[in-house]
Amino acid sequence: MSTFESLEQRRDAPPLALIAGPTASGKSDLAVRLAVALRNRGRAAVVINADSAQVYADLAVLSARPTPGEMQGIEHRLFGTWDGAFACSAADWAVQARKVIAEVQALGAVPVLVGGTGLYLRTLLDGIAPVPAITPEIREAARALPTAEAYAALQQEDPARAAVLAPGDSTRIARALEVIRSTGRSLAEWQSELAGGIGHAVALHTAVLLPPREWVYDRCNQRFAQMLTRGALAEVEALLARELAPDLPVMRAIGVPEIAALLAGQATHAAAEARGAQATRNYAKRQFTWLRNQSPNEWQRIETKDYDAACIFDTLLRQTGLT
RNA sequence: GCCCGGGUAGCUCAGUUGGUAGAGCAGCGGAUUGAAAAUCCGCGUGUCGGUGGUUCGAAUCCGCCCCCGGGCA
Repeated sequence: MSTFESLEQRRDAPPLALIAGPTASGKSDLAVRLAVALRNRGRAAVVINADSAQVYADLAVLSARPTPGEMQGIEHRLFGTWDGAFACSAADWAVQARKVIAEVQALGAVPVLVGGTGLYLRTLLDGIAPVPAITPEIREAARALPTAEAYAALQQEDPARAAVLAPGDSTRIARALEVIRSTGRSLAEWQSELAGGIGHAVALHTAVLLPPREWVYDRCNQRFAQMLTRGALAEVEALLARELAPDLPVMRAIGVPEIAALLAGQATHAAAEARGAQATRNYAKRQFTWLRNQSPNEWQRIETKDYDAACIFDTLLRQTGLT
């Protein structure tokens, strides 16, 4: 997976902090505390979003985007920068993240990546298959096919890829199909190459937050309830007024379908709250699995709920003090 | 007190003419290469309310008891 660089090679590489954790784990708060600690040592730090929902302008409340108060004067980048009318892919995000990281580093500041979207982080650090842009009509056609038909088509057109995918995995089947049709090359072949990763060029200081499950679930419940009293309904109302395509990521973000049902009178407030909280918990569980099994073993894992920024990023802070 | 309907997996419920029980959800585990807050895969022993009985065999039939709804008094 990610290439190990020797310590010597990394010695001169600019530091980059990375905080990954499930939803409602308090990672944004830890990021700000780290940035403040760095600032107190005379080193500027910029928090950079690595979450696939916080990226959208339309989702401030529902994506739990940090408020100005929570940011404590620390600069935050890539939060709410995409218009919900456009889907932000992992590669799209990585391109912007690379740019922002370079800018931050050019100023001598430490980029602090925070997020729960493992694929985004992996794409940024390891790179991703350099598949060219898909012809829009081909994409549309591939996604419009019923899963069973798409799978049958894939078995014909790209049997190797079809063999690895579950017949019900609609998203990946559509992706594989659009790639073979648009590029004439199997996704499996494309995936043998990785391009664009910056992991080799930075001195990574990591923290993977894996706090007690029950504690996280509890916070998921509380958080969704709070969102409802802090403007989530108005946010969804405004989003619905845009009449965007229902398959866009913004429209499928946790809470949007649930609150849309409430606004349409198809669900009670209590039901919408219960479903939203449930969806949040289900998501947190998937993140736990991803982070536990997909993040590199050398990334530091924190399994408590009391994060001590100074302790977790001890090395980074010490180095900063010296330079 | 009487009548009716229920009491089966954490929750909601299925269980055909009796052959010792199964779905969805939850929960847990896993996958994860351009929609990833997406998408998908796997995991079901539970005093079938209790207790007596009928039967080779009872969640299923019968008696009694307990509990929860609703109705009549």
